[in-house]
Amino acid sequence: MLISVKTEMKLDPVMEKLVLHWGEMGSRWGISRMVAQIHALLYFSPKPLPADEITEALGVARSHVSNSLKELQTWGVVKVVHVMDDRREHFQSIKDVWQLFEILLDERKRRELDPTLKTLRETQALLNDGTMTDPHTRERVKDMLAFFELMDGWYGEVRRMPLESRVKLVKWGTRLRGWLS
Amino acid sequence: MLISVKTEMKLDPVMEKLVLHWGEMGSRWGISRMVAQIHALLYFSPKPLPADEITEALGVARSHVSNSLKELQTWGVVKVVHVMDDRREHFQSIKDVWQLFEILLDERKRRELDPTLKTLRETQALLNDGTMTDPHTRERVKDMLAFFELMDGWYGEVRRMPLESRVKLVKWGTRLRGWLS
DNA sequence: CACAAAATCCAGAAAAAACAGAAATATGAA
DNA sequence: TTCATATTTCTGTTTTTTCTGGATTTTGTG
Repeated sequence: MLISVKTEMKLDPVMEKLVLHWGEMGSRWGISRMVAQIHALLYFSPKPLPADEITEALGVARSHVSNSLKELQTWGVVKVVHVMDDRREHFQSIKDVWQLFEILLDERKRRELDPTLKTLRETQALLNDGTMTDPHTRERVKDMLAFFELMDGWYGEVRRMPLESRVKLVKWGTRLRGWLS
Repeated sequence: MLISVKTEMKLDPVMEKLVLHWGEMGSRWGISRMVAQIHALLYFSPKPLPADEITEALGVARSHVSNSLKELQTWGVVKVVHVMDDRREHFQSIKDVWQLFEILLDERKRRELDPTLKTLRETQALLNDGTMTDPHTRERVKDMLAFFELMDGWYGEVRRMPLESRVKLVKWGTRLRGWLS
């Protein structure tokens, strides 16, 4: 992995560090580098930014910024804001960390779990229709499906809880341990 | 995304469906397609397979299979087994779903969370050393760091629990809700 | 030890993803 | 409505990742 700083950004060093890091992590988070960098910029920035300034700050093509912003808006983590005496659209990120990761997790579940759950269910149906498949394979499908169903159910359950409960769940790590035994 | 079935596999249709799906999901899971396909093959297969047969089943270069197997072994999800009267190494996947996802999650935490936690700590230190950074940015760093610390702690906590407790935690979705309020 | 089979390394080809820049379109103020 | 500015779409280029095939090394067997 190459860490290239093509045009050095004229940003607060702290900001720059964060933006670069977010960008590097992007690929690991299943997000393109640019999208991740823009999000970092908007999240940590004190004020909403117009596309131009993002282009300038990151030193990339205007069009690319446009596309990336659209993606962020689709996910709902970035909103359009209007600033007095400025015709341009300004963008700002959701600031609440919990809300942010809620969106992120939902998205990941949708992309990484749901399709597999679907496939496993289809496979299970196939097996019930009596294909000649090895018993061991059948067993593995059963196990895997059960696991995914369980996780899916749990996620739904936790997801429906009020935010405060979820916060408690995480903050009460130690108490949890006692309660479970 | 192109779904190419270059050489059709001579596999049980159920197996083929699973292998192809695993492959497609691989990229979303942060795993290369080949690695994911091989893992599916070994996980669902009734018996350990030698590299040759994997090569043949998936229709890819022998060397690539070798590299992918090495990666799977590094993670610890695939082990080498020896079969009587066969000089070749045979490979088999861990079969326990919980153990499997434990490894997977640990790996993802290591790659997706830990580096950011580190960066945020460094950033925090930088801020304490008195850089001229906007108060809003400082606040966002604080929030984000607090969130990551919390999650990191929680993961450690849950991770240290005995497996049965973790299973309970997931199975008791509904009870959990009551306990938290 | 020798030799054959298996496994791996490595350089480069192929495929996929990210990105640039110009052309086209849309938007709002006068 | 017109004009200037802001935004998006589209096509081609660059970069990154995945994969191939032969060369090399390792491993087990007689």
